[in-house]
This record gives sequence, C-alpha cells and structure tokens, in this order.
Amino acid sequence: METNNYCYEYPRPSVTTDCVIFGFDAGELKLLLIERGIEPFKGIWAFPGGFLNMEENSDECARRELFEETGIENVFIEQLYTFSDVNRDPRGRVITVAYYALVKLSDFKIQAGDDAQSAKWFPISQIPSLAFDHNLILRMALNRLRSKIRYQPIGFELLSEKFTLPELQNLYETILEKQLDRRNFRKKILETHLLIDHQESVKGVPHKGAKYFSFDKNKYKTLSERGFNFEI
Amino acid sequence: METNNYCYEYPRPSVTTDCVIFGFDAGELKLLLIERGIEPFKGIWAFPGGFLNMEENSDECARRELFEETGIENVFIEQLYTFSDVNRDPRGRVITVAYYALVKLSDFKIQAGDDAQSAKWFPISQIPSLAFDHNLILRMALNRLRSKIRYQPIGFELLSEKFTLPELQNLYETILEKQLDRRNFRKKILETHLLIDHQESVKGVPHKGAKYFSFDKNKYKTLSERGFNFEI
DNA sequence: GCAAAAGTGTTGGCGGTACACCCATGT
DNA sequence: ACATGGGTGTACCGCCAACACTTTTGC
Repeated sequence: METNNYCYEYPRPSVTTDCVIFGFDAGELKLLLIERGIEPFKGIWAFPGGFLNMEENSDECARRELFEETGIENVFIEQLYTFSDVNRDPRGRVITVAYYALVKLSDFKIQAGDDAQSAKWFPISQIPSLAFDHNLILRMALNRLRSKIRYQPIGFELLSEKFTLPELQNLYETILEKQLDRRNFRKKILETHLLIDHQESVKGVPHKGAKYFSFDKNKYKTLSERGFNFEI
Repeated sequence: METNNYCYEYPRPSVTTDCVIFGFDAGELKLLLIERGIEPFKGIWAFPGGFLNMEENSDECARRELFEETGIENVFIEQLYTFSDVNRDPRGRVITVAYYALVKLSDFKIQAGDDAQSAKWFPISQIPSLAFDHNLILRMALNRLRSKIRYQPIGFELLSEKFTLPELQNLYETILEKQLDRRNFRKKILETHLLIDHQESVKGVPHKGAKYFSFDKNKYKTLSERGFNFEI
C-alpha cells in the first residue's frame, strides 16, 4: 500500500470463494458436492465456488455462487478461512476465501439433485477424495462445525423450522460423535427458554409422537446482546 | 473455475495482508501501529501490511511484511479474517487477509521505535482512529484474542520466556477485563503441569520475589495431540 | 519492624452426570 | 396386548468460587 498506481506494479492472484455445504438427514451429516465438468480435476468432486466479481464482497460472492450452482439461498453461511498456497491450483495463482453453509436439507433436497451440474449429497462417512486442497478445507470446516455447535445455536440451521427434541439430540450426537443422556439434554436445552413449543406432535408413528419445537431466533438475539451464552 | 484461460476473463482484486500486533507491558495490552507516510490516509495510524507476492502464501506475506516494517520475526501469528468490502480501500479493489501476532514485548521494544517508518506502541485504551477498515479489524482481533486465550495457551506468547505467576495472572486479568482469585488461578495453572519451575526468584524488590516459570511447549504439544484441553 | 507483594488449603454450593420407570401410539 | 420410542425427577459427586493468614525482602 505504498503507491497510488500500485495496480500496474503488482501482479495479482485470482480470488475465488468456495463453500462447504452441510446438511443433516436420516441421522447423518451430509455434504453437497459438485462433479467438475472441466479440467483441472475433471470428473472429480469439489465444493461449489467461483471467481469474485469486482462489485461484490466475498460474502456476496459465496452466496451468489451457492445459488447459481446449487439453487440454495437464504441459508446460514460463515467465512471459514482463506487458502493461499502458491501451488494449490494448477492453473495459476488462485487464493480462495472458503465458507461453510448450513442447510435445512428438507428445503433443498430436490433442487440440488436436478441441477444441470451434477450436484450430489454425500454422507460424511463416504466423501470421495476431493479436487484441489478441498480435503484440507473440509477438515477445517468439520472442526469449525464441531466446536462452534457447542457454544452457538447453529444446529437449528440444519433442521427444519419445526423439529423435535429427539431430532435435535440426534444431530448433536452425530456431529459431536458421542451419545448424550436424553434427560440431561432436554433439561439443558429447555432451560434456555429459547424453544417455542408448538403444542403439536409427530403423527403416524407406532409410538408416542415427539413434540414439535422451533428456535426463537429473536429471543436469542436479545439475550445474547445482554451477554447470554448458549452452551451445550 | 469454469475455464482454462480465466486469467484473461476475470478482473482481479489486489490482495494484501495486514497484521494486528499485540504486546503486553506494565500491566497493559499494547498495539504496534504504523503512521502512514502517503495517501490515502496519510498521517493516519494503521496496521503494518502490504501486497502479496506471487511466490508466497498469505502466512509468508504477513510474516515478511511484519519483519520489513517493524523488525519483528519468529513470533506467534495466526490468520484472523479476510476483509473484502468493495469500497474498503479508496484506491480500488483490495481484499485483505488480516492476521494477528503476539509479541514478547521485551524482545522487540527497541527496534520498533527505531524503525524508519514511525512505528509506535499504543496502550489499548489509547488507540487513535485507524486508517481503512482497521478499526473493524482491531475489534475482531481483540475478540479473537479474548476468546482464544481462555482455551489455548497463547498468553505465554506475550510474556518473556521466563515469567512469574503474578505476571501471567495480570496478563489474563488485563485481557479478560476481570479480576481473578490468586489461589484459584495458581492452582488451575499449576495443575496442568505445563510450567517449568526455574527454582529462581525475582531479586531486588522490597518484598518476597516471585518465582520464575516457563511454558513447556513440547509437553503441551504432546498432551494436546492426546486430546488434552487447556482451559482457564 | 514495617510495608508490600508472594505463597499457601479448606469449605460450601452449584451444576453436571448418572440412572429407571411410565406414557402414548400403531399394528 | 405388545412393541417402540417419548417424556419425566432425583441423588450424588466433582469442580469452582470464596475466603485469611504466613512468608520473604528491602528499606
């Protein structure tokens, strides 16, 4: 930043965003991947992403690419880390601002499969080897998700608007990879008074149907501004 | 990432790194700032930083700029966040990968003051208004430091190699902005068995001199690989 | 001997964990 | 009626917070 016409003096890397997309379904954490149609890494699975436009910031770019390549919009998205190794892209110098998104799978299950590009949800236990340094990006995204879910109420972003406590517990158990005591889990969650009871239960199951709740985002916002901390 | 000759199709932003530099001295958290010698923001204080070279990644760039502009090297440094708003730099489209560094002030007190550029340590309570979006970057760096110090042993990076427990406690109290009980603090820290006792005390003070300790980095590394968690 | 800061153990309360039985529903 | 999973309360233990006196040193 030492000159006015720096633009002529400094070669510039290309800048892209990539987005790790998490979903949750049938007791499994899932990832939405896209099969690359061109070289490099043609036929290899990768995270959706693309080049930053001059009139958007990286958040906007990540959301735009997410929508263009998968039809997903209006979801939780957060910057993860910036990857800048010199040889991370065989085409040349590309630095990538990586994001991760949490998707209510029920809302977007269908579109992703229909997409022109072959997008596909993979169970986290069956992720193929990925293009570029995306294996590394995935590892970081998983770590972030696992630690963040413990002290921020982001788990709800992976469930439908209305969900049951067994579903929520199942989500936590899956992501944290450990069993939780049902009574203690309910107690902890309900004590926050952040769940709205819909006075309505799951129907058509051969046992007592679980009650539906939803997460009170506004209340959480108010409380967290006053120093309240969500912790599981 | 849809074509091979993308480099001709996509305009590229400039990429820089900036580094928030924390120090600790005399019971105060401090920041090393540089007064800008040229427009824009001539005469305004800012974090050291500069343009990414084609043969280095952003970590290397941050360390290089840190050394070139302040003489500081071989310190703790970590990526903070990438700032990419369209108008964050009046000269044009510049995205910045921000870092923060923790410096043992005793090692670098002198050089920084001598530097050709006017670099100066500011107490955190007396930070002037900064250039670009550096006020925002600072806020994020402070939040990161405050939360990270609670669950990672990074506080030691701000003290001399040998330090006393009262010094360490003072550091925590300053950063967390709350008083801690001396006995409980000592207990918690010593229970980790991560401090090496140097069997040596502060001399020349008109009271009992505190014992010197140092942090056992290797032991911490071993333990944390086995799942040990440092928490204050 | 006095001032100033370092060093040292114990107790009570709270929160987290462990644990077993009854309830509702569909077949 | 039976199988399946949902919902509920209590007791114990461990951890954290609160707290006061003794020790060392320089002047």
